[in-house]
Amino acid sequence: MCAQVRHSWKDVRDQIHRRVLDGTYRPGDKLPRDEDIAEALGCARSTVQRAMQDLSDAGIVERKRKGGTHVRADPVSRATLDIPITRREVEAHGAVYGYRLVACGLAQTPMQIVTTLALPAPEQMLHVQALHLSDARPYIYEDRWISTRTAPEILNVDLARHSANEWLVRNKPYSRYDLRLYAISADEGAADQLDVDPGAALLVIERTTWIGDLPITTVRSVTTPGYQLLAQSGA
Amino acid sequence: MCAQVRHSWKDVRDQIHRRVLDGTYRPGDKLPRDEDIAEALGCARSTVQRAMQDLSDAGIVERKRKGGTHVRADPVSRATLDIPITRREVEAHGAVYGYRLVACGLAQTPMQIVTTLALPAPEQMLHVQALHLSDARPYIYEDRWISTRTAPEILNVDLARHSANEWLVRNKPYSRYDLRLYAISADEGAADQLDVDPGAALLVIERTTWIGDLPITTVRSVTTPGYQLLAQSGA
DNA sequence: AATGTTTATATGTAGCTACATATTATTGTC
DNA sequence: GACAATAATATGTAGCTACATATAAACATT
Repeated sequence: MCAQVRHSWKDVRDQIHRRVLDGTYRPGDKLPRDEDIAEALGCARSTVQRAMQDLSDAGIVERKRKGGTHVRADPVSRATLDIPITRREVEAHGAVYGYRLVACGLAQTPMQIVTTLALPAPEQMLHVQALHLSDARPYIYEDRWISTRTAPEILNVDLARHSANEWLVRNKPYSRYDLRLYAISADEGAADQLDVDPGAALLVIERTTWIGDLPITTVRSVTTPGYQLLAQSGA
Repeated sequence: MCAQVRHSWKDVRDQIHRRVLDGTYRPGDKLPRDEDIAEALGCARSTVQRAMQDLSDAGIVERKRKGGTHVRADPVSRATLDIPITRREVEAHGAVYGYRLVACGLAQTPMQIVTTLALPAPEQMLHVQALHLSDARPYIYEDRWISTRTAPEILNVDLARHSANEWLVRNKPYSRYDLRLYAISADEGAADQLDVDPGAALLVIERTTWIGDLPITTVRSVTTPGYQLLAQSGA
């Protein structure tokens, strides 16, 4: 009755997704078991499994052993954020990337950093402040702490020439990653560094990385006015 | 020679990931073909395939047919953002959720909305402004446009009682989704609505959804000072 | 009725085969 | 040498079987 030709798992996924979209399956509803769907669509269970896995990852459905598959009752808006290396980002806009080291030196971590990195106690770390430029104009100001215990090699890097951002991302892979986004008003210092009016609203991107339980680095990137983070999901 | 016991695809993934982390495979390096890895680890190729797929999704490696698998040279920081329904978010903090409709009415879409929704021309839409409250204090101010062509049922919803946010998310699934994050300074109106000082830095979350090519809604959610968006990835 | 135990069952995983598909690499032709 | 046709090859997909695992539902016990 139904076309037995080609059934990619994406077809199956889209088919089921469509039924969620058009209200055949409503939020909270239980879907048939994989095997039945497979039979109904004329494909193998493994194909349905893959499709369901994807829908589950996307936050469309929830699956539980024995419990079956349900359409998520309280859907979340799930999106994937890709934060590229700043150099790449600037160059992708067709601008010339520039970098300027503002300050660099060993220092005791303040309490806030201790908390962010989940350290047992304050310790000596490399504190780096730098400016990323787009066409010679300030783009992002970064305030970074780097663990010299986890990444001692950073001390041999000439941070006046190469941004810690790039060195770390290329040489210090991480296993865990924390992201925090918020807005601040430019204070005197930031306004001066970024060449914006004091009080301007700036988007801040805070990132912290660990390898295992060991902290690698935490950065507070203050962007310039107008900066936007984009993400999308779906087709 | 090596333990032949249990080899879950996650074990395989972690093993390969570890080799990327410890520098066995460096950025840009080519990894052995799946089959060889499978043989070396004593598992089936399908297991390696699944592991590699996951590493690829996570942005650790890049795969190309015939080209093989390479460690990503320019790793991006990839994180998944979950934006829950505002009510849930407030209640998760242990606060009492409140909602207040500020304005609601049909209007011609301004140019900015036309662009955001990728409309061919301005059209009449439902314009809703509302305030989400946490423990009776302003939490998020939302300014929303809803397509009455795509979601005509919204006209029958009592938006003074139920937030459009919730009705839409429960009744109007979307297939495509755009997210935009940036910071603004509170202007007179926003400051007044949110009960903050004019000029305060506020994080704005802009979301637009479509079903197929048809626009459903676009919201500009202005958060209160101190609001943070969190995301994490990794173990 | 409350509690603990067993059973049934839907999803999760591992392994296999076979074929599809996209490229790279090679070969052949002008 | 330039370019087109061909072969080789690594990943992608679909299908199958078999078993693992979590847990909801049924049953038994107090």
